[in-house]
Amino acid sequence: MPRTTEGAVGARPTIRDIARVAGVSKASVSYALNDLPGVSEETRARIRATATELGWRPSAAARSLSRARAGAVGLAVARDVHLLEEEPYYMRFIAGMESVLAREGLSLLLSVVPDVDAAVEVLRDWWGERRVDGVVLTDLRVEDPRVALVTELGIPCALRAGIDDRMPDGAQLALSVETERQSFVEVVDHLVAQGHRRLARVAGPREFLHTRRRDIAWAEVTRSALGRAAPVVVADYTSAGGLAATRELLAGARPPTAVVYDNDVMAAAVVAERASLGVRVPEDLAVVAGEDSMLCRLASPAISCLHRDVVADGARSARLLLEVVLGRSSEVSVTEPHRLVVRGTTAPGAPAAPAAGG
Amino acid sequence: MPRTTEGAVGARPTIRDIARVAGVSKASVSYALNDLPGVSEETRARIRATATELGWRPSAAARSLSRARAGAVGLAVARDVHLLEEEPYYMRFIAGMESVLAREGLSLLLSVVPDVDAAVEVLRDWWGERRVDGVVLTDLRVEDPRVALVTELGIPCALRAGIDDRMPDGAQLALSVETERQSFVEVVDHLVAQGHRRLARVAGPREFLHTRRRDIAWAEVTRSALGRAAPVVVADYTSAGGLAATRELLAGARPPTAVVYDNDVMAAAVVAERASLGVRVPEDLAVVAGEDSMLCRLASPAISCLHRDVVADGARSARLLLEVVLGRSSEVSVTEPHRLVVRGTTAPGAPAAPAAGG
DNA sequence: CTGAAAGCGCTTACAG
DNA sequence: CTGAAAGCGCTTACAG
Repeated sequence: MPRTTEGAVGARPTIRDIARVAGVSKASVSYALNDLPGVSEETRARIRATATELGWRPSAAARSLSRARAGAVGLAVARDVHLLEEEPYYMRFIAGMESVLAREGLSLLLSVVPDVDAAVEVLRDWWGERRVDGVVLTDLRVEDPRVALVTELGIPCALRAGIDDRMPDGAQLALSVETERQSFVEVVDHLVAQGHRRLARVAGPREFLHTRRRDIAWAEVTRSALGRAAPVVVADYTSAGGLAATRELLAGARPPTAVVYDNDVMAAAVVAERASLGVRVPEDLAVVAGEDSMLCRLASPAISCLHRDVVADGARSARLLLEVVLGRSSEVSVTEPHRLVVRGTTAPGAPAAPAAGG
Repeated sequence: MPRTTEGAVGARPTIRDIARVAGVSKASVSYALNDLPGVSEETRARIRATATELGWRPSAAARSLSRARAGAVGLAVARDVHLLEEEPYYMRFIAGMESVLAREGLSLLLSVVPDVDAAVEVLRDWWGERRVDGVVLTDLRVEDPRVALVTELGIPCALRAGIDDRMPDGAQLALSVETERQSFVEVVDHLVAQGHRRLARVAGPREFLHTRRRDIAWAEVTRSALGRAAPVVVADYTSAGGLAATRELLAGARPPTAVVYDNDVMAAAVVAERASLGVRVPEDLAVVAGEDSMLCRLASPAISCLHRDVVADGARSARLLLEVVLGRSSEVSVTEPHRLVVRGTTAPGAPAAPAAGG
């Protein structure tokens, strides 16, 4: 093995070094290394060998400057840090994105900020400073200022939305189309088949676009199955909020025998506190969580839920974003619906919960 | 308000535009906008006003190229995606990092890959392409190839390690010093005070440096408290692994009355499956989790654990990294130890678990 | 097929 | 205090 200069700390070679060593011009090096025509195969091979030998890597900044492309995309998560604790979701979503981005040599910029206004500032910085070629938005709010921003600035963007959610025209948007209806049909069918007639739902905050979609889908599906729309109480995704909403429902004139929760934390809190709520699960109250997690799997009884492939969702979002950034084809993709996973909280015949304290 | 050109999609102004509008040279613009001497206050004010009016932001690529600094740091998480699902940890760590980085105008590059070898490749790319000025490493392994890499290439790096963990000389390392001993002293004291004499620990994989530190600390602390080192069974952080290890311990000649788990998932699995394990918690078996999470809080009984401020850890790591990158002072910081949080799995007097099924 | 040259948007000595 | 110029490391027409 020839001795390389690679070991010298901080001494990173440039195409200039390669050109000198290989005895060609910088331009030829660039052509050779980018697989462009303009160099003979022999020269190309020599240049490639030299580049490898020197341990050359393209400078992202230089490339970005001359190509007018950042070589990176951004994900600005807008969520309070206390709710994040309850969100194993994102790392898997990011792992999915990564699997697509890595193939294209793109980096991922991540920002975690408490609210959408802070996220708007981050996006404005990223775009203004040309740090990203596009962004992925999650947890869309109703009238989301981030959507207004990416539209105004023309930032390529991937997001998940319902087919009926109105998105601004002219924006560089790639949509993953979500459908909550199909998921609710599965859930409601399952519960009705078990004899439930008094259903209810504990929703997440109304500021989220997906909450609004679920509101509409829930009303339609329950009306269709039961003759009238089943009630909804709004909560805030926290265990305290989920418990309060459940108490409210149970204290009503027609207490539900089955409740569907918009996330896993609220459902898990209710299952954990079933004694203080004065119900048996699932005998008195069936419970379904809107998201799957360890929380659902390790609860006693384990919690029936709507499960989705989060890694695949991340990969899809990244793929869609790249299509917009690179000006490719489609730009709309239909997300796979949540899949109902039946566990102990809706199946009386399922393994019984361990006896308390023994 | 004067009409700006900001609205024109894609038309992002440069210092050249500012120079033209303000009637000065590009150099003056640069000096003015970077708060450097060389321009009169009057000119500086005019240039600033023009920059604001045009909606100018510095091009990260151009700045990076001329300053030879990326303006970003990287975090390469090396963990299997299935274990990630059980890791709400990282998003909070990142939020903590962000709070420090944002102040300095630095971006965060994130990569989530399955193992350390893949992480090494990511780091090599980031550094070779000058995408980052430094990196934060987490979940250090024994003989971690990432540490070898950052040493070899001279990459500024922040990581958490024990005071006895040998780190290579000459590296640009900023250390957060961890001590597991103090945490174990608290746990063991607590358990012994409740009459426990037969303790055991279910450890995480031995490949992790922190597992090795815990092994040493556990042996010392239990020997000191009980006269001999309490047993350890190695598991893999998963619920199945935690259950298997616990079965092994319970089937032994001297089954433990209290078990300390290296993470939350294994502890939660054991609490959930206590019936099938044939024990009451905490009467027959006290349980302590090595990390806090919703899983611990929502278990029945709620799980006693070692709790830490993950957001603060993230902020500390970012701060230390910046010191190395900017060539500032210290570079060593002592991490706050985990704090013991006593809940139902170690306190017989605590609120009883809800009765099974109601 | 090959090379000299301009340009991307900044920074920074260096003369005036 | 101010401006012309070179340079950071690439890409890309444009002549040879």
